[in-house]
Amino acid sequence: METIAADTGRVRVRFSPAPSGSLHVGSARTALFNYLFARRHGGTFILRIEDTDQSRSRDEWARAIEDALGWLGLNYDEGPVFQSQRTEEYRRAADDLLTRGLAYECFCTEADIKARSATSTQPDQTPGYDGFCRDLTPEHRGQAKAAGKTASLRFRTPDTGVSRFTDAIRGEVRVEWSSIPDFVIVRADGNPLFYLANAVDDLAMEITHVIRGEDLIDSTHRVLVLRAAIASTPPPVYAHLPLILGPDRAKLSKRHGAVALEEFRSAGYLPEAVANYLALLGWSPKDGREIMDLDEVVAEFGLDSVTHAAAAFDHDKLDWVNGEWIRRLTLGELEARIRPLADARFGERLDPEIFRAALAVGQERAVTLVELLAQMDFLFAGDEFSISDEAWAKVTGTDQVEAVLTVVVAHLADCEWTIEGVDLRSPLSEAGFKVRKVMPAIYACIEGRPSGLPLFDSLVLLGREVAIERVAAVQERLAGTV
RNA sequence: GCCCCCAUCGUCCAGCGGCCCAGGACGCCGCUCUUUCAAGGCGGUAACGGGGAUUCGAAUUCCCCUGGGGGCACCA
Repeated sequence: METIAADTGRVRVRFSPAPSGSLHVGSARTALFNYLFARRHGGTFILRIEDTDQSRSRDEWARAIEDALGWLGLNYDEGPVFQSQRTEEYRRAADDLLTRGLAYECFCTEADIKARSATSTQPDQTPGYDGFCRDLTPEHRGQAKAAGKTASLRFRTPDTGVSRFTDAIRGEVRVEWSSIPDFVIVRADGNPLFYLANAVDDLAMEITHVIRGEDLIDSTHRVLVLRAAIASTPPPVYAHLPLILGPDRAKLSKRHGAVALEEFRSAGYLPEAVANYLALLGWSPKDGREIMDLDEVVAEFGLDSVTHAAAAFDHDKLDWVNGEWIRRLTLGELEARIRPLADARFGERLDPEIFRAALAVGQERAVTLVELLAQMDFLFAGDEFSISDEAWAKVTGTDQVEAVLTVVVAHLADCEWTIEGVDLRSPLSEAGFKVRKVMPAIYACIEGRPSGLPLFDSLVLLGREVAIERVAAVQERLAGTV
């Protein structure tokens, strides 16, 4: 039977995560590439939740994954399809395979298998299954069941020959069947396993291209042989993406910092930037552009230009991309994006007017939204304003600070309260101070940190009264110290 | 242990037999701009893992080694 997909040549891809945790950047990249491919070819992008393992799956994780995809801007056209609701489909396929002798009941427990391999004459052999129940007679099976044993279902893999498939980005991949043991397709409790559900669903959903991580490359042979046993429909094209490693080229983990998409979000990264960076990890446009939005990437995306080697996640480069994106937003867009984070950080103390103005001066220097907010702490800290040790060192490390601050207070007390009026350069140099030398100390008094928003803009936003108070507080502290 | 995939600057990529004593980006280092720190501008540092083979000619093709990653679950 020809499928609609085959008839029209329509591309249908799916992102199929297991809801056993929030969306990991590696999975996000896989989702992204599926999305890009679908959009590039006017195809359909489907979300399928692979939750056949009851013990590891949780609804809240499925929701978290959907949220993360939405945040990234990867909207799907179909789904989510939950495999846990399609158990009957898998069971029917499994029964058929059993009936046809392509699969068999296995009564071995994990402990049985482990025990046998431990006493094997050839220790350290392949950790897989040894085929113990492969040719059990009906009598044996009857005895096992009578003894109360439950059976899992194993697929009988070929003993000889080679399994091969052509990977869209790696070319032909081949492996000897002898290295692939009979594998379980239905658990003893009746629930299907990944291989089965995967084969059945890709068939049922008429998936044309399977784009996933390279960690699944070896499982392809199993899914393919299973699929062929279930139906004669031509298999989809497989494309295995290079994995994303940590900066040290080891498996990317929490140890390397943020790994869940949600963490990047709360750390102040823009979805455009994360998607942009992820697209560049393993792919690049012909002209070498770096900063691109999703549509621009879609316009040029192709599996043939995907890299083969695993890539190390580079936080520095992500930071740069994020900064570029922050600068690309209009002030209004930036404000809309950062507002939730700002409310969480400053609450009632946030003054919308001042906030917007501060945003304007901070936009051109920010790396992340959170970092941008941190630069505004001095504006909305209220009574909790304090000077960091690092900043205080700038104060005490400046020659004649007291005299400098006296000049500062004098000027701030009766200058015009505008960017120009608040300019301390003239009064300072007229008093004989080197502006560049003395600036850090003044900066520290006002903003409490060694770096951040430009001083004169900051003074204007802070207001004359508070500004003078802060300098005065430092003068008192210095007097008390001396 | 066995199997699979991969291999260009510190990192991400370009390169698909001559245009390459290898190009771009991040980082890093200078310089510049400058009211702190950034951002910006300019410049610099830095790589084809090793050995064979094919060829008039290899970063580019083939083989071996080495190295890195992944897999070998009643996880996906």
